[in-house]
Amino acid sequence: MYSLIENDIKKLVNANDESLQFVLSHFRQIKTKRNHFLLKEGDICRTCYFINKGCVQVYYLDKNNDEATRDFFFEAQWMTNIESFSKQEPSKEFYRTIEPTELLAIDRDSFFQLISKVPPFMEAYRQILEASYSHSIQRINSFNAMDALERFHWVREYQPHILTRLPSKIIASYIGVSPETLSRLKSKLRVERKKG
Amino acid sequence: MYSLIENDIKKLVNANDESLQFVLSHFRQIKTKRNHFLLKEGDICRTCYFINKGCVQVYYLDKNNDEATRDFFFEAQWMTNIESFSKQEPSKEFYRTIEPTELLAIDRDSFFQLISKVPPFMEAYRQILEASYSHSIQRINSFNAMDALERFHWVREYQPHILTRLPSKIIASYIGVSPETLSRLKSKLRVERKKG
DNA sequence: CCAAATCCTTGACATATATCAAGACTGGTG
DNA sequence: CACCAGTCTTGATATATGTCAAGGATTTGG
Repeated sequence: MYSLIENDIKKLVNANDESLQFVLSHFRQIKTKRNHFLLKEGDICRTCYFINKGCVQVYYLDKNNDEATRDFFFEAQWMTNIESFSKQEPSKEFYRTIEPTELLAIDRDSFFQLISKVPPFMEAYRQILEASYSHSIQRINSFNAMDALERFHWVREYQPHILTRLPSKIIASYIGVSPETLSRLKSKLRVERKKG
Repeated sequence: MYSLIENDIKKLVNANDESLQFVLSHFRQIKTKRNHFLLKEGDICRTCYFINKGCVQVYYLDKNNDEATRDFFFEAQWMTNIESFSKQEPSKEFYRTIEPTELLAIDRDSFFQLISKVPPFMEAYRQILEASYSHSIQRINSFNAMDALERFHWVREYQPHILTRLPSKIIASYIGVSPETLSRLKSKLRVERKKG
């Protein structure tokens, strides 16, 4: 139950076994079916998650009530709605499992106690924040000035598991095109592959 | 010289005067003309900045060598290329002043010494990271599922100083449209305003 | 304060992507 | 195992935005 998260923390920081076990003891396990909402628009986020198995889609509803996917989270990833979690403001996003999912969860109060009491945990959190922030910047840059085909290539290069593991409709909402356009892109690529 | 940054840190954390002065003593002042590059693509970022006066544009070059602007930084904002600064990898972005600009600068080594030695500074950094990450998420969500006009409205609502202070060409590269399209949007809005 | 460079606007046209519609396919559930 | 809801594909058409071009306005630096 704790092996993935233990590895992950050890990869980030040096922590003695005692403080590591102390940290881990604050996490509880949660198992969900697919299509389970961990957080909805308007909720206050009080939990930080580490994913042991499964997949979560983070999205919001645009003005036509279509889903616009910002990100996905898979095994061995940390996940929370940072804005709502840190400032206790209502979430603007939905967090929903796409597969049956197993999570480790820590409440906000415990979390902030840990980062103030256990320096290596603060250090790990800092690194996770920096990496998450970097990742979102890459997403902005990669998607803002690319057309649909380039965005598709970008996902195939840097996040290929998204293309193999998730339904096309959801992939389309991540790439920022209609399902029809994504379908045509793929069909075009198939034809070009036959020719080449 | 230090009054803006002092206020900013005090707003975030409680720090006694001694540690605050200790922190501030690690910053040096930099004054630049407009169109000065603080960081170029390929450079390793070794500095974190606090802006006292002026404005910096962060952009990268797309495949046609057009500028795509990710963000702007103004007075009383913290700024660094987080990916390059934290991992010492080459920057993918350019940082260029748009106006004559005055900055406070701290080197990476000093910075990391401070966050490990001065807990309130670590705490301030954590809050800045969380806020910056939140901001980039809002940018992703606001721009990904909006058309050009909606993005323009969004900027007018949440970052109006961008529209009044910066040249249209640069605004267009932030909104993600060609200068011609932005010009037509504005002209359309002027007409509608006359009618209404 | 002037000249040169840059920027802004507008028109005509090209292109990418969305929308609507309909049929084929698929997988989860009773 | 079969059915049904949901998904995927493909075509026809509509729309938003890009590109190219040129003249007018504005800004910058000497």
